[in-house]
Amino acid sequence: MSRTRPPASDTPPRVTIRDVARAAGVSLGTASRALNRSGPVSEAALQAVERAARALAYAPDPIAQSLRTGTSGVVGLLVSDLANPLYARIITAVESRLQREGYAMVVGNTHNSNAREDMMVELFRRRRVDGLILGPCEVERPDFLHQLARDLPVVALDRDFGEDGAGVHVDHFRGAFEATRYLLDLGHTRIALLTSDSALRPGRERIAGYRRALSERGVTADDTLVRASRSAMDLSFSDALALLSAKDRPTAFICLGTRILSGVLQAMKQTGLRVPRDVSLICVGDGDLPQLYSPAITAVNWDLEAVGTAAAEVLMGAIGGSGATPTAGGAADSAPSAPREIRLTTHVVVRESCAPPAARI
Amino acid sequence: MSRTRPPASDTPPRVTIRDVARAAGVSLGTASRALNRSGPVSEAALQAVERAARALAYAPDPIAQSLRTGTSGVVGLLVSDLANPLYARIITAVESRLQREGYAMVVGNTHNSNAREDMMVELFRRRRVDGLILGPCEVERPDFLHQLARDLPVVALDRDFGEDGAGVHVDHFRGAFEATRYLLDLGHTRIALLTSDSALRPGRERIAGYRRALSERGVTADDTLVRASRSAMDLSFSDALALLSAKDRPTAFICLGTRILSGVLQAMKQTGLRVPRDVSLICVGDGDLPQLYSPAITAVNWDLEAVGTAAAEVLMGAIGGSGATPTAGGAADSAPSAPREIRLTTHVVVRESCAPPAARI
DNA sequence: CTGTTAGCGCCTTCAT
DNA sequence: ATGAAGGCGCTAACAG
Repeated sequence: MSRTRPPASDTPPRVTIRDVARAAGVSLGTASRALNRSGPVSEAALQAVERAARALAYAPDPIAQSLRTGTSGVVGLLVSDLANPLYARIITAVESRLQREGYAMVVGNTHNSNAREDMMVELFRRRRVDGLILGPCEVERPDFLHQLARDLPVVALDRDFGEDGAGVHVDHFRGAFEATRYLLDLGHTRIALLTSDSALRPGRERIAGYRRALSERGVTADDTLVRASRSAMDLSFSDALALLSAKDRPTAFICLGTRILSGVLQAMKQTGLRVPRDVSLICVGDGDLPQLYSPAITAVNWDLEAVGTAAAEVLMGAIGGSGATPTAGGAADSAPSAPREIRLTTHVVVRESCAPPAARI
Repeated sequence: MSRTRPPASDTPPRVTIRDVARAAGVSLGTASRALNRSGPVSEAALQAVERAARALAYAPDPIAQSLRTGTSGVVGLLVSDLANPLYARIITAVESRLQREGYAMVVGNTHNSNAREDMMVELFRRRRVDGLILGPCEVERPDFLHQLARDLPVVALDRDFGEDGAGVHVDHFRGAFEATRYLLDLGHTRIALLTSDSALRPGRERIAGYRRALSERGVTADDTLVRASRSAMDLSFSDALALLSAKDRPTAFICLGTRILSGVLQAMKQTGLRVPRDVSLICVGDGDLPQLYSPAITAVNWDLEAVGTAAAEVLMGAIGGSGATPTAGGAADSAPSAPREIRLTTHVVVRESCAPPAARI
């Protein structure tokens, strides 16, 4: 672990605040106060400093600032699977919002492992990130988040958090509830639910919503119809296959995400069953595949950009409340207390993949 | 822009190298040399320092290290669209490889704008990233990359670079060439090519490959069949619609990416044309949609993980060559000169979307 | 082989 | 209102 400054090749020497001070004919301290407006400075000095800074194209060194202040202007984002299109879109939105405020974003992939999550959180903390956005990972650990939030702004994404925390939650309960009721209204009673992982909030909520819809209609739930695989496509494929080959197979499927949808579609293909004639299908989480498949697949949708934007904003609120801002935002602090939780709603996008169940012979 | 250390709430005071030195009963310099193996240290001292470090759970402060050494252990990754599934998978691979070596990754979205790219590069440089990975963006600027690479390791992704640079390239020429020839062999002669942007290397290469295949078979190219829209789905939709409504419509389409494929599929739906009976289809860039669509869509595929891994490795090679390594890797420097360019090949995955052209009446 | 010293660039008391 | 000085944590020269 040798860390040596590269041979200082031909790069022009950095212009420091010293140079600015010298050029402006003031002392280093005055230059700093002028640049940061962090203390009394005469009008004349201020002008001189600003002029000099502009002339020299001075930009403060974020590393030095970090060492001195303990803040970094960087926020960390950890999700279980960076390649998941749903996360990819959230990340984009977070990045946009953060970038506007002058923050940089470091990302990490936990591969759905708590150990990795711990490791990366620790790494990010060492690097003095000003805040953290954490997606669901392996199992809920509200205590862990609680602990973390005691000395670092943390925003949970679809994940339970302790009292001190903040988060943005999608109403998956409602999504599953309405999807199920929609199928019930069509006449289905044997509805299979293939979701990710019941240990995680989204999975839990979805199962709860599904059960509630069933019980409200007086349909007794058949637990063999609920499969919480680990989101792997091949698993959902075999799950679906097994379900479809049973004698009293389900007449409808609710699948979480395009991954699982993929597995189910493959299983359909293999068994020769058709959508929606033989089986109705709803996909939770919209995307290219459900939209363009023939027949187009009815989906439970929510605003992914809003999730990302909200997460970034809640986080920045929390940071502003307990730390500093890296770039001079426009307005002064407006809201005295920033929101600590944001709930986003879901809605069912009806397309062509659902029909009344065929009369079984 | 006030940057103040947060009120030092209840977090335990950081343990510094000073504490380690004190605990080990040696001086600060010796502790540093021992920890970094960067100078002569007696066996006894080394042991003592390591024991103390472990006992105190000492971890060096990356910020302080950065300030001192000019390196950061962070690499920046800039692409035109973080939400693009292709990039998302590349990013995942890059992150994995980087993480193993102790690097962190900051990402940025250029939204395909050179201005934004300039801005973010500048920001990343200020933050002292040890290297940069840059995807295609708006227009090629080999001179820009060349300039950049003079004082910072840069790896170009599917993008031309100057002499000093490094890059990983996918052989899109070959992909388009083979896709086109496959269709020609099936009997097609009117083949439409819908690609992203001819100003960028992938687009250029694809068009060239397409033309070459045509000319090799003595088929004269009809330039009205080549559309280089801006990758927007609605554009490719109307392009496809126009193409399909023409009297001598193409009998086959090669579409770049699932976005454009989406547009074409919608157009097909609207015109009532069927795949592959009326029109054959090849998608460049594989994914859920082509795999699972009915009929499954023949695609030009390449190894996205390999792209990311290669990019990370080339970059780390370049960094090692001109800088330092953030974490003590296992082996000593092996190859004296790291590879500066990696080419990855493409292959056609034949599925069900192509057939001989129907005899026109 | 070891201890001491001098900064990296910046912000912030503390005296003027 | 300003200048001087201390120090964030670390590494790399320099004496011993």
